[in-house]
Amino acid sequence: MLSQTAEYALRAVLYLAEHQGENPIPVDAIAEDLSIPRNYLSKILHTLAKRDLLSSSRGRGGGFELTVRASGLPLLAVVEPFDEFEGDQQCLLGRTRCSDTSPCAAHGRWKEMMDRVTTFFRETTVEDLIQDPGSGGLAARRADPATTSS
Amino acid sequence: MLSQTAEYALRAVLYLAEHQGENPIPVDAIAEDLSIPRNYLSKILHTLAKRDLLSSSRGRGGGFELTVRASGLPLLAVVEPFDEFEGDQQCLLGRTRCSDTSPCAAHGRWKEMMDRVTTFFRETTVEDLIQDPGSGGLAARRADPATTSS
DNA sequence: CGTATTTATCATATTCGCATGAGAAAATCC
DNA sequence: GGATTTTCTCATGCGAATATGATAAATACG
Repeated sequence: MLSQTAEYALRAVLYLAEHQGENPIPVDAIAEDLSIPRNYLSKILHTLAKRDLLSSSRGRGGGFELTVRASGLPLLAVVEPFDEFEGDQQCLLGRTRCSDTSPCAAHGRWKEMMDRVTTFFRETTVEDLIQDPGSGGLAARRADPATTSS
Repeated sequence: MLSQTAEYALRAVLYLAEHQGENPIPVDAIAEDLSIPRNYLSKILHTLAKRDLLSSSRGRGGGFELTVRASGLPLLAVVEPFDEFEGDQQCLLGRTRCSDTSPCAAHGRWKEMMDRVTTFFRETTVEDLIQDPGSGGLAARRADPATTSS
């Protein structure tokens, strides 16, 4: 579903989010902890830095940091620089020209599916994943701060 | 979403379903009509034939035919020989070991999405696509033979 | 200023999906 | 049996995603 590159990006950002507030974290540390090729990851993080999701600093004490709160960071923003989501890639049967007005045989049914997937990436934030490892969403709502803090 | 190979397979099977009942159709015809590389398609159809979705016959008058009714042929069966669906590839974060009992940070939320996609491929049949080009499912039911033929 | 640390960048290798081309094997037709 | 049609199979090519290695540029520390 995701390219290897986008998957690395997502895992690294999750890692950074878990360490947010600490000092910048060097690529070496991330690469080692997550078993991602070092230089390859470096390039990926650089790309995210250009998009201002991360800040990078060189020299001793340098590394990468999230520039935004995890709660304000949708997965889509992390993944989009690497994998195309909205746009061309919509047609199941690979038609270059396939739209609502000129649909291929699978258009309507498939569009509905893809919309769900895109919505997932747009509405799920990095924070959602790090506070709530793994659960399906039901338990998540029960453990929601608004409920829990009362 | 689908590999090029799986997409070719699906388009070719749709084509064969539309011509079901006629004589076997040679690869050349399909390849030309659908603009798919001839030898590449040949290999794909051979794979489907090994799975008994198609029958192949050589020599004059030969070609490929569906062996099952389109209504009994889920998209999953067509696509599965080429793209992995169920099984490994489930984890958003690419964990090789990621299950309900040992979930990664995205497991629950993502599993729900992927289940929907898999269900789509398992429950949508080839017939669904050829009788009902493009519509979203609502208009489809209105145009259903059972209703229309009365 | 010199050294260590760390990102940025470039050149190159590896792997894999996709595609092409040339024939071999089987079936049909005369 | 020979010619034609068609699938089957193998060898090879190509390009993009993935990965590696080496080096340059920036920053910090003494």
